Amino acid sequence: MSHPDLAFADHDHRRCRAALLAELRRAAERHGLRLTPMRVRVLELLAESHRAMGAYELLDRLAAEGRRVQPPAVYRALDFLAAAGFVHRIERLNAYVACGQPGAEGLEHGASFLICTDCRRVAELDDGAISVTVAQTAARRGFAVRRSVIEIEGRCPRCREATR
Amino acid sequence: MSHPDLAFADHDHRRCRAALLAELRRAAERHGLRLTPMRVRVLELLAESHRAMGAYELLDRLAAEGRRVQPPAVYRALDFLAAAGFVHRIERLNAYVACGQPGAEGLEHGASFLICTDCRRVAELDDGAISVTVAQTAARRGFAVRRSVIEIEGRCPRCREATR
DNA sequence: CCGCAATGTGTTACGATATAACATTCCTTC
DNA sequence: GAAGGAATGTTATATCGTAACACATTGCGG
Repeated sequence: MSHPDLAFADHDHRRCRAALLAELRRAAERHGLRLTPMRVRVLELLAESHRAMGAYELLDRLAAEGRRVQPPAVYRALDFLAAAGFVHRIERLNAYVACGQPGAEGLEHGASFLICTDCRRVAELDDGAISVTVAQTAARRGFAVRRSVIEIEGRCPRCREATR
Repeated sequence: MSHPDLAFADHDHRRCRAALLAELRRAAERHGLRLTPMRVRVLELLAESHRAMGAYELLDRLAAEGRRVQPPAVYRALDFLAAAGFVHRIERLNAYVACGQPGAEGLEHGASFLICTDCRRVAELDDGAISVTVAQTAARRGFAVRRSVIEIEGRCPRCREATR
């Protein structure tokens, strides 16, 4: 226990990106998904930071790379990636983040996130305790859960350390 | 246990409204808050339904009553009511809902909500189990929680019953 | 190889949500 | 009743997201 969350710890983002893209290619292979440059590039941009990025921020980056892109193009890429489980939407931020554990089943209906308000990085909680508690609580009320949004804002270990 | 959630059960909304307004007046008295017609009316509109309502939906209702209202007026009233703990924002819906237990401390930093996707009614969970689990999970990662958004979408008992 | 159908993208325009900035009014207090 | 702060009115605009339709690309069956 007590291992630092990958997303918050200092590490080489290129590895994350590479791993995530490899996973994406594998998934595409298996499920007959179409990997277009747009989709790949959007996931890369998200994977390079563990930050949540707004659609228009992605749009700006793509524009800076020379692509002339309109909002629908970005949203379509995000929709595709989200449906495939490689990107999550963070409701609280109206923003999007690359998935930490793509392919981890049982999380589709609602993973949990730690959002650092200082560095804006986002870590995904694989911890099942929360979803179990949520499911139990809802069930006790006769409520049938379809999806749950669990987004916890605060300060990550690194930013707390930095201020101390 | 197993008592139906008030918000989902059939009941007289006028009572909710009256109780909530009484509470608001008491709070205003105690803390020197200013209760203006705008603020009161917005809370009434929200309390009359247990549904989440968008700012522009509220705006339309107010307009229908003859008030000529611009968006900032509504948002300011909502901000005031939220700060006082009488209204919560539902991130998932970009909408607002009257608080079920105003004055209940320890929920300011993040209550939990059950959102019925059929009737769009929202119930507030006073259940502490979720927030405790969340706090523990975050603490284990060295994360300092400031606020948590917990919004569970699904179908409420009544709507499940209705379909059966 | 060719043409068709499906899928993805480009483009324009717009809808929905939210706020900045400044003028005005109202309310309290002295 | 004048001063000062709080609330509201008003205008304009920022930000986030999507509908609708034209065009391009891809993969496949003939």
